[in-house]
Amino acid sequence: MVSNLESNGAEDRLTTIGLLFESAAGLRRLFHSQFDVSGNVASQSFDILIRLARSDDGELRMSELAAQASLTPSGLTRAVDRIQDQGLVSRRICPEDRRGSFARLTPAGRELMDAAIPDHVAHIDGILDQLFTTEEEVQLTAMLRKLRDYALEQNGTAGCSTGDDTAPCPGD
Amino acid sequence: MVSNLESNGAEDRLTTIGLLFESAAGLRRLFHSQFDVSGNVASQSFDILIRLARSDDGELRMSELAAQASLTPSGLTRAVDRIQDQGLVSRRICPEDRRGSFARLTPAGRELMDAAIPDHVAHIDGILDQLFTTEEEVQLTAMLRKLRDYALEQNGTAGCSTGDDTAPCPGD
DNA sequence: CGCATGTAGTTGCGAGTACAACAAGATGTG
DNA sequence: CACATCTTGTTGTACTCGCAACTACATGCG
Repeated sequence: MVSNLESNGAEDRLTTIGLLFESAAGLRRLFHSQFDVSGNVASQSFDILIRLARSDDGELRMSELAAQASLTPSGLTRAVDRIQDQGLVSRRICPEDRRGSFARLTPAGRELMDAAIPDHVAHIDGILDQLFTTEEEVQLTAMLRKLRDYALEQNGTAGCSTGDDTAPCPGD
Repeated sequence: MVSNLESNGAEDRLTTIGLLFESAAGLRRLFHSQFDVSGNVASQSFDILIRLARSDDGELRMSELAAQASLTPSGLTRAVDRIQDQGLVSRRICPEDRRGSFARLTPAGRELMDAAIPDHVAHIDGILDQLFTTEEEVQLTAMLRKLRDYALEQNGTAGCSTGDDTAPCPGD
């Protein structure tokens, strides 16, 4: 409406930030419609499941999972509840610290993800191949990582700050 | 967890997509805490208000606003209801098409935004100056625009597809 | 050991959102 | 003009999330 200057340096950084939100929201919906078809998992559930599937033993601590999924502990508890009701994950109490628990993929969950992830990856491949060169993609990833790390840092969520590689997943 | 290879070409595109979601979520929270201080507007409300403030006459059609804010018509109706209760916007029935209506900034709303936007812009300037060169910023904006347009297109929300410049705002 | 403090998850509650159904107006055709 | 159909926005309902309060366990200090 107002911004006729394409993104130059000083003008519309509001636009840049806005595009970040819009592209994330847009892709979220895009993936969402995908998932509802190939299974009965909501996009948020898929986001959690994919992180579990990519983790070492198919299980992660609740707190770790919450951080990765950008959810509060409360939100994650409910999310895992729902997926558990579907029989795709189970909880396992941590032996060394009995306060904590792991969310763990069940065989059914593993099976579902083994079937769903290739489609999802292919979908993403299709998008990125179409839109970006390899070099652009590398740059984009690096810049997004900077943004994420900065935000995490500023939000005080120390967590996995600068430069580390907590395998942000993609899920929905 | 699994991805030790920094973003190369073929490996972890899941990571790239994940970073997109995480950076958006992180910045959202970051801005959220900002807004709650400087006013009493929730971040979602701010997102809507800033788009109105940047529009031509401080008013936009409901449907247009919904598209810009990544909300469904339903969600926007409620959102505008809330802001209206705060006295920051009003509804104006469209004379040419009496089904439709405009959301319009009230003087109080205009005043609030005149005060709040500079802070918001300064905040964004601080982030982008710190993280990116001017050239990187241009590239980032261009790439995000591609992503957004692609997602809009695929989502069937025809709307303002490829290459046009609908002044995506930033709000939260 | 006994108690204060910190941490991991869970639950009550309020707020925000999407989906489906709907009301009201616009548009096209006979 | 009358009627079918589309479009714009609103409302009922159900779901998801975050915040604050809470339980259960762990840790540190006397």
